[in-house]
Parts: sequence; structure tokens; C-alpha cells
Amino acid sequence: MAILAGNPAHLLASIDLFSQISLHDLDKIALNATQHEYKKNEYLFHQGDPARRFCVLVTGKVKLTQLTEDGQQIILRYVSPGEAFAVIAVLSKIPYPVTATAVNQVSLLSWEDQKMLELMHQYPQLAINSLSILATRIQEFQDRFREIATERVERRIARALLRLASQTGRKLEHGILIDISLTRQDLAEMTGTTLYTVSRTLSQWEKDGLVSSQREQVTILSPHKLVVLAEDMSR
Amino acid sequence: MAILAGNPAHLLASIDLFSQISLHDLDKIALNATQHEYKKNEYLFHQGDPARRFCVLVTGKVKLTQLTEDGQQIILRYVSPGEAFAVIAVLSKIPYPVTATAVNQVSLLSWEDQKMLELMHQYPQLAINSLSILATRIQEFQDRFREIATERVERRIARALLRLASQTGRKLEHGILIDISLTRQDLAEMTGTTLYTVSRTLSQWEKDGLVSSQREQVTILSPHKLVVLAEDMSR
DNA sequence: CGCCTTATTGAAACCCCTCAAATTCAGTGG
DNA sequence: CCACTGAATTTGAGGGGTTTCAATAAGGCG
Repeated sequence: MAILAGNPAHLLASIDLFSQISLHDLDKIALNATQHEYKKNEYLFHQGDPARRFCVLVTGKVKLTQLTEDGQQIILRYVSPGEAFAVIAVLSKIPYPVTATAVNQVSLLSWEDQKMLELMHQYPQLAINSLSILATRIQEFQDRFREIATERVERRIARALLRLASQTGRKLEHGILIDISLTRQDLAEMTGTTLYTVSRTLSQWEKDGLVSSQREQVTILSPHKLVVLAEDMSR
Repeated sequence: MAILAGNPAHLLASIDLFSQISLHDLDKIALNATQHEYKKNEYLFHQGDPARRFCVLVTGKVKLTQLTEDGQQIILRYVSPGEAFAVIAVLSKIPYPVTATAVNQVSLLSWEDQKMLELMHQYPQLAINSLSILATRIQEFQDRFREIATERVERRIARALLRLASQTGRKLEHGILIDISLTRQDLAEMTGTTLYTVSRTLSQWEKDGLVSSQREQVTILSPHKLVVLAEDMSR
């Protein structure tokens, strides 16, 4: 809830959204931001809420999910520190199309939507940076759309794990631990399958020495073999 | 290839990308645009080409496709007049991630990428408009991602037809004609299935009086029943 | 310890893909 | 005008990847 403490402009400077903006301007932009904290599993906002704030994650992880009409849930993506989210709703003036949940202890900066629009008029670079962020995100969705449209479940799970590893992987001596609480159900909702199929797949991979999985936790033992699974073109 | 003839600023004024920009400014923006024409089935650019131009479709339809590593093709979307495309590549400074094909006779306006960036700095509203366009597009992709991840083929085909009808539908006395050349293969590439399944589905729908399909052409006879198929929640 | 959530595993059903073959259709050139 | 050709479409048969359902096991937490 507090206005930025410490050295606000420097905090912003390392974030993509604010690249190529002078420290002087960042100071003014930072003045309009408020800081929020959330505990693990707390909701930041719900799908359908009016979109009021433009958010940038500072620490922690945020999960963005969408509920289908018949009650199924899917995970759209995980947000990492430095990334902006809730950009879409603010810009298109519609309710939040997703639900945001704190995966762990989260701290974020946010701007009131109208204020952010003013700032973009004042500092066009801010709008242009947002554009390239959204552009990248569209491309990611196009890729995932292609994947889910053309690929088998096993490969999609492999890709999901690799993506997670690159975002939140922690290197251990025997492999890469995906360092968030991650259920089979979560993986299923990311890849468009069922928790049963995920469980079977992980069991098989465990036998093959590809991964080691515990409750709500996966460690990749052989990234290389997983990449082969994800990329290999021999059907 | 010609610089805009006729009344350039007015031509732009009705396009989303240029909303809330004064005619005076539009005149200057128009000065930097060039106009191109393409014949049916001609390629505007290929996936992998360096991205140089920011395009707005004036007349006709453009199909955006993506090729997978193993040679499968998917259709990402159809572009209608007034819509911008190739936005992503220019903004993120990567090669075109898609191939653009003229579905019929096409005329478009384009701006050189560097020039468009300058214009966005000069007229921030231009960047902000682009943002809300991209925001809408991401949402569309999120929705389609959810669909393809959670829904059965029949429903996905129903949705695809309804979307096409709203974009390029021509009202006839007995139904809505989807007014572009549209093969079973095309529908399959839009919905992540095979042309065989599309063919079977359309055959069944034809028996049920939902649609009437000929070669490369589909007419929706009962939009209402199709909506029920697309939206009905009883599994 | 008992409870609730998460995960595993088997069996059956089924949706959809794959392959093959036949058919229809539009365009082309004789 | 019609045979010829290649593309688009249809339809059947078979198989396989996934889902679904059910039952059991394993972990974490009060």
C-alpha cells in the first residue's frame, strides 16, 4: 500500500517496461505507483472484476488463470518478476479476463489505469515498450496455440516443463528443480489435458530417469532428453 | 506502389488504428504510407522474411498462417479491411513469424518500420491505439487457446464457422454465405483437426440442415442451431 | 491420529486420426 | 464440346492416444 520506498527510479530502471526512459522521467512515473503485498494463494483480482490497475510484478510469482463457462480452469501463464500484467484489460477498457493468484509471497507495483494512459501520452516510450511486450506475448500465444493444435500431449507436457524450468528453475547438483508448488492438475491446465494423463506421463518419465517428481514438485534430471522429446520430429 | 490518392486522411480516419487523431495529423501520417495491390493467392510476405513494413488492410482479405517445424500448417487468423497486421514483427524487431497470403484481390497501406516508430513518438495516440488493438488480439488468442485446450472438435468447428460468418458473412435469403474460398483443409487448420474430421462433421450438419456446403464454400442455414452447438454446456 | 488434498493405476470407452479408395468438381487443352 | 487431369471431398475401416470413471495409495496438517 505504501508509496515506493528506497530508490524508486532505480527499481524501475531494470524493468523492460521502462527501458530507454531517463531516470529523471522514471522518478515522475514512480510517483504515481503504489506498492502492494500479497500472501501465497491470495487473489490479486478475479476474472470479471473491473480493471482498474496496471501491474508490474516486483518479487514472487503470479498465476493467471481463466475459467471456462462449464467450470473448467486453464492456466494461461505464470508471471515472473519484472513482467507487466493486467495490461490488456486496462488498455481495452474491459473487465479483467483472467484471475490472478499469488503463487508465493508477492510484491507488485501498480498504476491507476487512467493515470497510466496519461503517462503514456506524456512518455510515448512507455506505450512503445508496452507494445513490444504485448507483441512478444502474442507471439508466445501463437506458438502455444500451434503446439496445442498440432502436438501430442507428451510433447506439450515436456515443453511446459522446460518453459517452467527456464522461468523458475533452480539449479541443483542432480538437476533443475521447478521452484514453485506445481500439482499435476496445474500441469494439466497448462497443457490442455487431464491430471491423469500428466500423472501417467510423469510416472513413465520417472522410470526413464528423465524427471523426479514428488507431491506438488518436479525436478528435471535430464533436460537434454526432455528437449529431445519436445523437439524431435520423428513422429 | 502509389502514394495515397484521393482523400488520404479520410481513408485513415475510419480505421481503429487512427481513431482520436486529428485530420491534420493524419495528413502527415498518410504522407509516409505507400499503397500496394496483390492478386488472389499472392504472398504478401513469408514467415522468416525480415519485417520491414507495418501494414493496414484497405480492401480484400488476408490469411495469416504459420508453418510448424514438421511441415504442418495452421491458420492463425483472417485479416479484414481496416485491421492492422504485421504489427508484432515490426515492434519486436524479429522476422515475420507468419506468412501472409491474399485471399482475394487485396489493397493495403504500409509504413516503413522505423518511420512508424518515429510517428508513434510524435503521436503517442498512435501507439496507444496499437496497444488496444494488440490487447484485443491477445484476448482473442487466449480465448481460442482455451477453446482448443478444453473443447471437442465439433464445437471448435462450429465456433470457427460463426467467427468467419461474422467477419466475412454475406446474408442470403436462405442463410449466411461465408464469402471466401474456404476448403475443408482451411477449416481443419483453423481448428486444429484434420480435413477428414471436418468433412465428416460438415456432412452430418448438412444432413441435419445446419449448413449447406459445396466445394470451397460453406453456407450457414441455421445460425441458431450452430450457436447452440458452440455454446451448449451439457456434455 | 484422522482428515483432506494430491497422486497413482487399471479398465473401459470413445473421440479422433490415419490410411486407403472412390467420387466429385473445375479447369485445360485437344 | 468432351476427355483428361489434378485438386477437393467423401466415406469406410482400423487403430491408438486420451479421457473418463473408479478405487486405492500416499502426503501434509491440524
